[in-house]
Amino acid sequence: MSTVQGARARARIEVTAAIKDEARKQLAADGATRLSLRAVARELGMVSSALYRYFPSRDELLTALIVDAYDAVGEAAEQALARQRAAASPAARWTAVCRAVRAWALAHPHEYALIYGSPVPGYTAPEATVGPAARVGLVLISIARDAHQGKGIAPPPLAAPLRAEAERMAADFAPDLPPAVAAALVAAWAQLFGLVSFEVFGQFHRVVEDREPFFAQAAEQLARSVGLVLPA
Amino acid sequence: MSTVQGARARARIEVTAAIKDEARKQLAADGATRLSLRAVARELGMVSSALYRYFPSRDELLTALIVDAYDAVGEAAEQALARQRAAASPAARWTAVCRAVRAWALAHPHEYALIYGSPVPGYTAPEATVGPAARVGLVLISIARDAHQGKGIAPPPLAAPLRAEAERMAADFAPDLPPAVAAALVAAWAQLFGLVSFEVFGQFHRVVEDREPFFAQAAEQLARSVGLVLPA
DNA sequence: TGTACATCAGTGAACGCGCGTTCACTGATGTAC
DNA sequence: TGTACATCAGTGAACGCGCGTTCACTGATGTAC
Repeated sequence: MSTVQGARARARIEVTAAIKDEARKQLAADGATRLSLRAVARELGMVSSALYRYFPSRDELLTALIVDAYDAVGEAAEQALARQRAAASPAARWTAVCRAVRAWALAHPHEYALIYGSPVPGYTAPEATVGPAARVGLVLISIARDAHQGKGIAPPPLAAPLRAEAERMAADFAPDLPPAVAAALVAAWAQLFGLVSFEVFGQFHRVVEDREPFFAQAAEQLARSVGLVLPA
Repeated sequence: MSTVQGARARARIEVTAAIKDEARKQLAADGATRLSLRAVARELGMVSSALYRYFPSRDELLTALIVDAYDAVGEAAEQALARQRAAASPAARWTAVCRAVRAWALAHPHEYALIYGSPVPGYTAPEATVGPAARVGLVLISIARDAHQGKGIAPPPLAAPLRAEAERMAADFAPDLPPAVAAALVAAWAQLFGLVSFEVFGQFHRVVEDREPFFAQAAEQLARSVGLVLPA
């Protein structure tokens, strides 16, 4: 264990990356269920059993890809937020993040499907995916938190039956926000991916043609639904 | 070709239904990609080649299941609307339909995944699925149309870049509605399935616990986003 | 600096499995005269 | 009503395929003394 790695350690890192890259390529070509260790090995000029030096099973390789995908879309969201100027309005930050998520999804449709599509049958996500999976949501929460500490936020109506659950949500992952905002954030989070999924999965085929402004408007409306657009 | 079918015709209908039922069962157990003609035949006590008397290929069987699923969720939505009293408010009808879609999805998660999850790799939906796929959307449109012809509707804001596309959408499938409402309807439609997909696909695990009131509130907010809740 | 040993990447063959689809066939059901 | 023929459901064997995973092995790289 040295900081300057030996040839073996370096090779291991490189081959692991090459396997994941090739697996991603096959994901993009055929989808997650068609991903096969043998095909990956074949393409890399290795024998299929050699992959077992790097991933103990097909499922472990899938998990690695899932974690990478969550991290990639999470990072896209975080960077979009970071690129906003300090003076940018909460709504502007919100839509910038939404756009970044959409752009990433359109650029990586199969990796998107891997994490936001139907669960892969027979595969159950291990705990390792929980953290990365939360990143986009955390970015959205942070925008609301900043707004709340700044010029304020306009909490949406909160129906009585949802009060208790909204308070629990707020306590769990946004203790400084009004419960109504916490609940609205979770709903908006799901709705954002509804918009993206419909576009990526083809449901907008022959329904929405000019998709950029359509999405921008919907994202803006989501910002309104969580109270980021203050009433005039 | 007689109205009173012979034994052969009747048997054909029954066996076709049995094949689809068994296929649905396997869908529920293993997901779409794991659906195999051989396994279906085995379970029905037939030889695998016999299925080819009923479906020319695995893809055709998949298509039949997809059409059935779209029809089932569409019918659930239509019936939920029909069950509403004439005096019910547009928002009440809207949330009733949303609830019906959610209930159907939770009761048939794999059929739901088949139509609203990641596309099945290597399978492209034929034209026959287009009509059934539109049914839920049409129900939502009809609610807005009724509201518009009744006490009216409160069109949401429409950003300038979206105007042309919104007008096209309105002309295409809701000529009697304001363009802003047409665009908002499409967005709400996608967002509804975002909420349902996150619940069905497990993204709400450890995030939303008391899901009924959460969903009800979100559906109500969607109604508001298309202008079904008139400002007081 | 050199040697003996341990670690590890990659090989190649094999196991057992399930799949979609084709094909020539048998025998029962339906139809025309 | 009976007979000859056509239609069709279902059989069973076979084709060629790809898969995940295991295992004993070779040979190169790294480590301890």
